[in-house]
Amino acid sequence: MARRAGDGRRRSTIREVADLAGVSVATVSRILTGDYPAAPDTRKRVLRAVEELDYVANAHARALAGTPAESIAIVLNSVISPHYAHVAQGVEAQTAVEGRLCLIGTTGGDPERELAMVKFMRAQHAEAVILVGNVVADGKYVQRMSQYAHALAAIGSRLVLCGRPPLGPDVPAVVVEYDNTGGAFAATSHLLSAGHERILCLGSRPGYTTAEGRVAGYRRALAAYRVPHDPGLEVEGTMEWHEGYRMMKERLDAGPRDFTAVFALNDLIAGGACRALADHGLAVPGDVSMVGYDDLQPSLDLNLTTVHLPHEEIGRTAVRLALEHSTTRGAPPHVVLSTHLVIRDSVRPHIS
Amino acid sequence: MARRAGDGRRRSTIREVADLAGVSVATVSRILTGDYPAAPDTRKRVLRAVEELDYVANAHARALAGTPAESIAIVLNSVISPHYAHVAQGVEAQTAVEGRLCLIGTTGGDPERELAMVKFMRAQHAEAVILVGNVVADGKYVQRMSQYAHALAAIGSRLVLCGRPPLGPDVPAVVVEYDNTGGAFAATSHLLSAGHERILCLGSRPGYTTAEGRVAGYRRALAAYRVPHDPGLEVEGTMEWHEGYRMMKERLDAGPRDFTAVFALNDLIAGGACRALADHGLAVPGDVSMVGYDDLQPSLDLNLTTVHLPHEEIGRTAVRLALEHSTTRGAPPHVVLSTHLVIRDSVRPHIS
DNA sequence: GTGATTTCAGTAACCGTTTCCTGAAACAAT
DNA sequence: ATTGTTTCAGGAAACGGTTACTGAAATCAC
Repeated sequence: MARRAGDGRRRSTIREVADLAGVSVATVSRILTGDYPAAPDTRKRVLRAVEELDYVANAHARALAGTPAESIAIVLNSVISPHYAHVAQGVEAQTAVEGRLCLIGTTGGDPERELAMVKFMRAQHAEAVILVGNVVADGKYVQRMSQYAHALAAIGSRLVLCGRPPLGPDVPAVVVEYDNTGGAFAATSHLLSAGHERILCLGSRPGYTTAEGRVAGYRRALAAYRVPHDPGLEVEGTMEWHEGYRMMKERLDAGPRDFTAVFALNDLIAGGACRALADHGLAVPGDVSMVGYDDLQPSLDLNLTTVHLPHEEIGRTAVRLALEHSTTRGAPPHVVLSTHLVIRDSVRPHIS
Repeated sequence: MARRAGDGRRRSTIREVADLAGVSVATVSRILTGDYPAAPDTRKRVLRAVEELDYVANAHARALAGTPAESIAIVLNSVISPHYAHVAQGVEAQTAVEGRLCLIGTTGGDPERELAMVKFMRAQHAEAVILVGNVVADGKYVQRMSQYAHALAAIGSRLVLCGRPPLGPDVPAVVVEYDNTGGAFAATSHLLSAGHERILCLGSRPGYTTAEGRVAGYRRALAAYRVPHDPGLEVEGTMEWHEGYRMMKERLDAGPRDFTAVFALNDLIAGGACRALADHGLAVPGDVSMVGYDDLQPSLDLNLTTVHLPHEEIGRTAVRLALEHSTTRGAPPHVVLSTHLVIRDSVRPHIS
């Protein structure tokens, strides 16, 4: 009777396979890795031994011996944010397609942990480290990223920035962005063309690149429509449901409503804002029009007109570019993925 | 002037550090890894050299040389499902706390890819492989899992099943479940105690353990309240938004409404069902009462009464148990995490 | 039947660490 | 001054693979 797989106490090595098959380790290795012209009989014996011992080659030993790393690392703030989750999914999918392993790490937005993660991934010899997410792009940030990029480049790996601004011409980092300003311009224009002029902008946050880009689009649209820009309509907050709720609630509690439409910087904010409006007896779109950003789960439940982002495509593109760029010498690619408006039913014309 | 980090073309090795510091590699290794009683001067020179060369030890070589693996693998259907995302977040968080690295892989629900993933993770010497998610638990499944469990156990790793049923007493797998039946019982009871008797159950799916557990709780509650069980009220579908929409739409299109309340097997289904109801001019909770399951994002937007699951806690517990169990010999642990109902505003009393 | 060529498989060096074992100073005790 | 302890650091053998090089047998051309 054949030994049951896994009976052995210890992991089986290539040596044991070789002994069982009656060949040398070199032969086993060659048969398993490449297309080696082995005698049919030998090959059969080796494969049988592998089967018998349930042998799986030690990835560490293999990596040490020269076989390229075959792993891609993704580092993000958090996995539970739907946007990041989609990006992660895209990365994982493409990684699998390319036959690589996907390492994942989260930072909670802490630069300290980000540094630790990059180091960790470097130690793992990841072929690429993909950093995704909104960030404060100050001088210290740029310096830190440049250091990462150079350190990774030095060992033949590379840094990919996903949804973050580029660092400069001489920093070896691939950049995959999406057009925040363009999307926000489209969203705001949609409200403006429906006759709205007092448009509340929820989720502004100076310093954070994503928010800044979207606010810029909002302002540009106002300017294009020659509607005066009232800074009082831009409300600061993070991109979370509860913040959306808070911002809207505080606004409504503070005094008479001075807006007819809302541009939420993402769908979560939109969701929270909708709830706060409902609490005050205001309906969307009956009383207030609303546009969101991201086209994620909440927008289905809310029937929200929103800006669609190619979330998974971003992740896939990041992996693809990183791997392509590893072969071609030259300036690292920088792509900007475009967005488009998805019309549902959260905007009504405003009759002034 | 100090060399800029990353100037070197090749990754620096421990040998280069040793040479630069004027000591042997053994000394560098000892200073870097453990608490070695080195002469203060020596230690300083080594640390300076490390700094200078921006040296990071090769994790593969380190793993080969005996240092334990220090990585935990999580394998799931998809990262974009909010529930899985939360579990993944919990796993990642706990993994980081324990100073380990987190490997991630998705299967898209394909057993073939699951097998490949487990093999992959085994090759990486993951300390534990955490399998999470709903699954068809037939004989073939049990056999496959047993094989995984034994293969992993043989190399000192272990299998953790998360949200999946246990396999049997002699299979070395840690199990972390949550109480599907209990939660569904509570949810359904809530509706029953509000006077509802015709309760639509959306998302049943024979064979799938999670769905089956929840449906079982639904039925048990009906029995407890001595309400006749009408199989026609159980609608089959997967746990997605669009399926929720489809199920409800088809039901409403088919004829007069024959239910007053809905128990959705998860929040996504609830969301889709709400939209379909709204399309037919029916309001929740005005016309129809609804209870969901999961307490994820949609339930905030919908103001949905739902069953709360300790999503992240599940992931954290999985990692904790796996690591604890690695030291203690004995039967692998099996824990069942409990759930509780979160009351919001999607249920109204039914006056018959 | 001999020499040239091809086929297949073994030997051994190497990848970058860790760690056991050993040994040289330095210091303390007699 | 000699011996016995420490204290610190080096040499070298693993760890489990890959691969260049080498060589023996088998095939072929003549």
